[in-house]
Amino acid sequence: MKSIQTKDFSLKHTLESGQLFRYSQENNGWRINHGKNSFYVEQNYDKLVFKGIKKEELEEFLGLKQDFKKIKKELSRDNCIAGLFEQLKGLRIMKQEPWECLIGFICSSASNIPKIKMNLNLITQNFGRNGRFPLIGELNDIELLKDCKAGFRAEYLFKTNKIATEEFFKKLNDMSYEDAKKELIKLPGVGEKIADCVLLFAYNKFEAFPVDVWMKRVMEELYLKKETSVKKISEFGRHKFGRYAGYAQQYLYHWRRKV
DNA sequence: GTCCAGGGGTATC
DNA sequence: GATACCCATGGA
Repeated sequence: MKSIQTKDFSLKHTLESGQLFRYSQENNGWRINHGKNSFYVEQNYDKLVFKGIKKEELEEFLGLKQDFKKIKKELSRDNCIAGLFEQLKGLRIMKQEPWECLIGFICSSASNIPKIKMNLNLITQNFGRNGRFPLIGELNDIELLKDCKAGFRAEYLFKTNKIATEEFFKKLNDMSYEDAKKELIKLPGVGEKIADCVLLFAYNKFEAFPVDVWMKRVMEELYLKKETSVKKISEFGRHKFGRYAGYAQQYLYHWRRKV
């Protein structure tokens, strides 16, 4: 087993914050399945011990190369967020494969995390090859998608699978947050919320501020103090927290769901 | 703005 | 174990 020394990182908080779906506990650590990879990681204090993935790739995936100090410092100007950085020490935003991330969040609409996990595991079983997540273009059977318990989302998955290409995902890298979001929203089953999740979790465009029912609740409780539309909360969040708004969002979301 | 589209989770009895 | 309501929503 290989190892990495980390600082300000919690594998548990990171994995359990609802960003990623195909992971499970194994021995004293976690089995993570993502894209073409299946690997094992465990954390002993500041040391990560792992196998099945290259060190560089794991560091990128877990967000270990981010300037976390700077992110924490900037967001801690807000007292609530400063407190959450202490309470949920080491929660980071990962960098996922765009395709799997997109499919996961299309499944997420009006659903819940255990069910999304089930959908993705079934999709991997039914369309992937030996435990590997299916490639772009391989979700080409509407009936089989329905067998993955995707329900009304099966059609979105089927259509998006036909439109998306490797180049489509590649070009979003070089685009601004706003432009990339416009492109993603063109896909069937992708609105503002899902586009924001993909931009945040797969492209690390930290301005993205996804607002679901939990975020609506926590923002109304802590900041707005009154009923506010999702659209206004999203604008408020980006304006209030600035270039790292998505990070603030992830702490607020995880905290509100846990407590 | 309202309504509807799987189906598992969760609370309550 | 039945039942009712909820949900990392988008689209008509």
